[in-house]
Amino acid sequence: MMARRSDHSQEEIREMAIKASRSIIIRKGLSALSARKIASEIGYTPGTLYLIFKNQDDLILHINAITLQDLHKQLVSAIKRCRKPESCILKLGHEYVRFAVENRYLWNAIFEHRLPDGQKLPGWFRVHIERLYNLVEVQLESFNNTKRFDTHLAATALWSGVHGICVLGLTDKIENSNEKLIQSLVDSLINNYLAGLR
Amino acid sequence: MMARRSDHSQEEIREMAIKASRSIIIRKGLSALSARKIASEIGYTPGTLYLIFKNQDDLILHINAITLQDLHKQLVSAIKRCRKPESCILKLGHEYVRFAVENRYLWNAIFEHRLPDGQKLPGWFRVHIERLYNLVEVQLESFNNTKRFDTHLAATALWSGVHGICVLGLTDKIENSNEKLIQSLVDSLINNYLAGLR
DNA sequence: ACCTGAACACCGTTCAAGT
DNA sequence: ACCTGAACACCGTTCAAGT
Repeated sequence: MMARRSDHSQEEIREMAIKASRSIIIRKGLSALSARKIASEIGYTPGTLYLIFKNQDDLILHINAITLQDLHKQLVSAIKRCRKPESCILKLGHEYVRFAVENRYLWNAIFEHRLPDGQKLPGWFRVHIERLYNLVEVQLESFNNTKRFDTHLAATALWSGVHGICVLGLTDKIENSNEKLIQSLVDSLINNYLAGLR
Repeated sequence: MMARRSDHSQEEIREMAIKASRSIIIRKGLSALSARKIASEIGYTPGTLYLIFKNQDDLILHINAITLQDLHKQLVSAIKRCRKPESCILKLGHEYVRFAVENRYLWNAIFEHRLPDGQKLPGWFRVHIERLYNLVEVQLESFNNTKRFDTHLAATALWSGVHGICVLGLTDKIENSNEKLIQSLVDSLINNYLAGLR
């Protein structure tokens, strides 16, 4: 049994590879992922993966895109019953923390992964990031404020800030960090930022 | 020429190893660092490094501690002539961004590096992080406010937020990111957070 | 006592060769 | 056409052996 197996279509192998990769990341983290492990889990050899993905970075970007989609979905459904933009943004922050904690390794993989040197993120990937910022921006637009302000800038600043708290909290860089403390920090950041915006 | 060279003391080898490591990180980033490269740059074999450092994580933590010390020094000198806490905190934010941009790879190494699984950061390392948060906390304590608030929580939230903007800005996760934009985002976060705190 | 050199168990990626 | 298997150029880490 060598070469030309056609047990599965390329599309099937692709899905098997992504599924196996996600499972490895969930269990052991991104650093435990390797082409050899993925291949052995799906019953193919490492070389096969390079017929389907450009390289490991390409594969990881596709996995991270799925995680970003899942996150987006969770965030959207979390604010379904929200009325005031303030409480919407707070809910978004809470849900972001909850998702990161619950899917720690998948979420971590998004930010642990770095493209080589000056390589830019591909546009199809960046779209997934922008959709997240957009959830906040939409709320800021309907924010009942007297002053004019740049909602895009504000959404980027606030949401990056929330993310920063999450990263440092979940990578042991904040003392005695736990989900409850992280939530308090996020609350503090959002509440005061929004109050300042008024 | 094998074994028992004693060309250098252990202390000298240690310093040579750290110097060489920093130079590799500055030139090529943390991912280009390897025991074999460090060893070859200082004229020893990889095994020698394990007489001096527990493992690669230990070595990287020592390098990152130096970077955190440098950063702390820069921040302290940046606010020497500051009077009002508001402008102090803004200056701290600016200087943080400037340092991260100027020392991109060294700064990145601090956050790119992850200890395995559930391993906690050693206390001697965490001290360096806390000293940074403390710079902000001190300013918040002398903040001219009527309301009472938890200055430790506020310092952690605000500074983690500033850091988040930096990370996303410098890892291409914010659109059209450049130093000027990052500074505007940091300004926005600090100004509005402080205004909200009042 | 100090350091080496080789070994072990891994990597990502490529590509000639097999079916 | 599809996939393999082996190769290339790397890893971190350990430790018997040499001086």
